Amino acid sequence: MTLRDRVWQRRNRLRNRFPKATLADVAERAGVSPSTASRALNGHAGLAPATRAAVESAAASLKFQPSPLARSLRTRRTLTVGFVVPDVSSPFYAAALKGAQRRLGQAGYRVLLMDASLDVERELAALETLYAHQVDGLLLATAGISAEALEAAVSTTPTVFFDSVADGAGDGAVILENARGTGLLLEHLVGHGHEHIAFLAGSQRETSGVERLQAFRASGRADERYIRVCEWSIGDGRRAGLELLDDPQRASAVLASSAELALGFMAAAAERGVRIPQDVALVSFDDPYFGELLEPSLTAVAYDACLVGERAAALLVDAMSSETDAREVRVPVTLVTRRSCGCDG
Amino acid sequence: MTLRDRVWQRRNRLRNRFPKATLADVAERAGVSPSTASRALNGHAGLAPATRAAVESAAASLKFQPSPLARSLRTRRTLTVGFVVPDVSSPFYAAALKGAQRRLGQAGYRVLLMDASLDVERELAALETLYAHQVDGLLLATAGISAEALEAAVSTTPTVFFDSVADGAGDGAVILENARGTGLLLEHLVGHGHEHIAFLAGSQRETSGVERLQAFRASGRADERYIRVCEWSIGDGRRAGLELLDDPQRASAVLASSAELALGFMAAAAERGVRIPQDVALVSFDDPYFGELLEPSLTAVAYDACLVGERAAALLVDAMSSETDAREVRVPVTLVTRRSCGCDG
DNA sequence: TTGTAAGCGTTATCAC
DNA sequence: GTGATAACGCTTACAA
Repeated sequence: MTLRDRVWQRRNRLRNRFPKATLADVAERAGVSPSTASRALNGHAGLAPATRAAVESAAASLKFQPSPLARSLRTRRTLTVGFVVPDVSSPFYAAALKGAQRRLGQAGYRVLLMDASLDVERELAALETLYAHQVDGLLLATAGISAEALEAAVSTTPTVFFDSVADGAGDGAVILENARGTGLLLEHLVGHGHEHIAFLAGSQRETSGVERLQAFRASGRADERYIRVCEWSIGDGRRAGLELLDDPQRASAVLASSAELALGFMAAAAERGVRIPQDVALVSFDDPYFGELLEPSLTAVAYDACLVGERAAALLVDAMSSETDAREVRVPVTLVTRRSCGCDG
Repeated sequence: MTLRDRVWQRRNRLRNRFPKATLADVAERAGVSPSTASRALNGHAGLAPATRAAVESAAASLKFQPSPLARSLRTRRTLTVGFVVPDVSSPFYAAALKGAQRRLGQAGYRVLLMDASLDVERELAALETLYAHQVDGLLLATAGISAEALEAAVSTTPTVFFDSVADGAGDGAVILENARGTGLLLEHLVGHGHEHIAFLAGSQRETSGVERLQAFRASGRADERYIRVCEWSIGDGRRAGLELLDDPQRASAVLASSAELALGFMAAAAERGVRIPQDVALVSFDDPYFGELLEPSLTAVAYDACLVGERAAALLVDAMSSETDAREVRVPVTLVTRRSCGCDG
C-alpha cells in the first residue's frame, strides 16, 4: 500500500469522524492553493475578485471554521486573555468578570479563567499556566504578588491590574475611587454630628483595603482605638463589631470598608440589642443590591463593579494592540443615603 | 503593515531574546532525539532509565514548558472545557463556576468562559466558537437551546448540563431538588395553617422555573388565581407582588421561586404597608447569604451552588475520559426556618 | 495575482 | 531503546 493510499484512507477515516473542513479542503474545492485560500479568507489585498468569491463560497458551503489552534501556533497569537482573581464567586469579581468578558468578546478575545482561591502560590501557578498557553494578555486582581514574581512568571505579557495592584508593574490599572468614597461616607457621618467614628478596615493585602484605611487615617478624624483590621467576611465584621460595641466608650458611628463588614456589624448589633441608627450609625463602602431591603436600609457608597472589568479590558485591548504608556483609571463612586446613617427613610 | 502587527513584531523580537525552550532544545541538551525527549517527559514505558534522567534534568535546567498549543494541534485534545452560562455575574452561576473550576483544575482542565447574556443567539455563537476551539467538553446552563441546535453546533463534544436542561441531550445533568424544595416550603406554610398560598414562579424557559412551578401545581394546593409567572428579577417580583397584594381576596402566604422574587415581594409589601409575616407570610426557594439579616429574616430552602458546578464538572470529567451513560444528579436542598414564615426568631 | 515550501512545537508511526 | 520522518492546520516569505 502506497503512502498516498494510506493518507487517503486515514483522511477518510478522520472525515467520517470529524467532518470538520480544513483550509486545504476549501482550497481544493475552490480550485486554488491553500495560501490563496488563506489570503482570501483573511481579507488580504491584491486578489482577483473572482478568486476571492470562489474561496468564500467554497468556505461557506463547507462550513469552514479555521482552527484557532493551528492559527495560533503559527502566528504566536492566541486571541485569548487570562483572567485571574482570588475568588470568582465573590459578587465583585463575578461582576468584573462579566464586564471584562463583554468587552473582550467585542474585541474578538476569549477568556481563560483562573481562580486563585485567595492563595498566592496558586496565583503564581495560574500565571505560569497562562504564560505557557501564550495568552495575549492578562487581567489580574492579585491577592498579593510582587512585581518581580509577576515579571518572572509572565515575562512581557501585557498585564492590566484591577481592584488590586502590584506596585509599578503592569501596563495599566483600574481601581475604585477608594479615597473619595471613604471621604464621602466620613463627611456624611460628620454631617450627622458624629465625632467618634469607628472604622472596619478590610484586608491590608489588597489595594482597596489599604487605600480605604489610608484615607480614613488621613482624614484627621481617625482614632486608632476605633480601628479594626479584618478579612473581608461577615464573620470577621461581626467579631470586630462585637469588640467595638463592647467598648465602654463606644464610638457613635461605624464606617465599614465593605458590605460584608457592614453586614457583620449589623449581626453584632442585633446580638447586643444595639439599634441602628438610634444607638450607633452605620455606613458602608459597597452598596449591595439588597441594601434597600435591609433593616435599616443601608447608607453606602455605590459603584459599578462591571465597569471595573470593562475598563480593565479596554485598557488591556489597547495595550495588546499598541504600545501605550501605563495608565491608571479610577472608577467613580457615589453616595447613596438611606436610613442606617440616621437619615429619614 | 498595521500598527498592531508592528507591535507584535516588536514584542516577538523581545521574546526572541529569551526564547522559550522547546522540546528540540531539551533533546539537544540531553543528547537525544526529540521523539525520545517527548517519550521521556510523557512517562512512556520502555526507556533507558539513564536517558529519562538526562532528559528530565535537561528539561528542568531549561525550565522547559511544553506548548499546549502544539500539543493540542497534534493530539486533538485541548484539556480545555467550555463553560457557558446566561449570566456569570449572577451569584448562582458565579458559585457554580467556582465549583466547576476547582474540580476541573484538579483534573488538569482549563476553563474557557462564555457569557451568553441571556440571549439564545449568543449562546449558539458561543457554542460554535467553543467547538472551533476543540474544547474537550462543555458545561452548559442553557437559556433555552434545543437538543438539535446543540447537536448541530457541537457535534459529539461531551456535554453536561447544569441547572437547566435541554431535554434528552447531553451526557449528564446536575439539577437541584426542585420538587423536594418546593414541597418543603409548601408543607411548612401549610403547617402554619395557610390555605390560600400564592406562588411567584420564575422563567419558564429554564428547568428550575418549570420544575418548581410544576411541583407547586402537583401539590393540589395550587390556585391559578394566585400564580404569577415572572422573570428572575427583583423588579418582576415586586410587580407581581403588588398585583398579589392588591387582590381583594389576598392569599395569606407567598412562596417565591427565588431569592430575587422574594426580595421583590418584600419591596412590594413595604410599599403597601403590609407586614411580613403578620399580614402575609413569605418563604423562598434560595437562601441568600444575607437571609438572616433581612427584616424579617427569610425562611428559605438552601443549597450549595458551588456543589452544582462541582458535580457537573465531575460528571463531565467522567464523560470525557470514558464512555458513560448519561446520568442525572440531584443536588440536595434543606429548609432553613426563620421568621418570615411566622416562626419565632 | 497566485503557487511552492518552510515552518510553528508537538506526538505517532515506523524502521533500525 | 531510540531516531528519522511525517503529520496536526494554518500563515507567510519567496518565487513565478
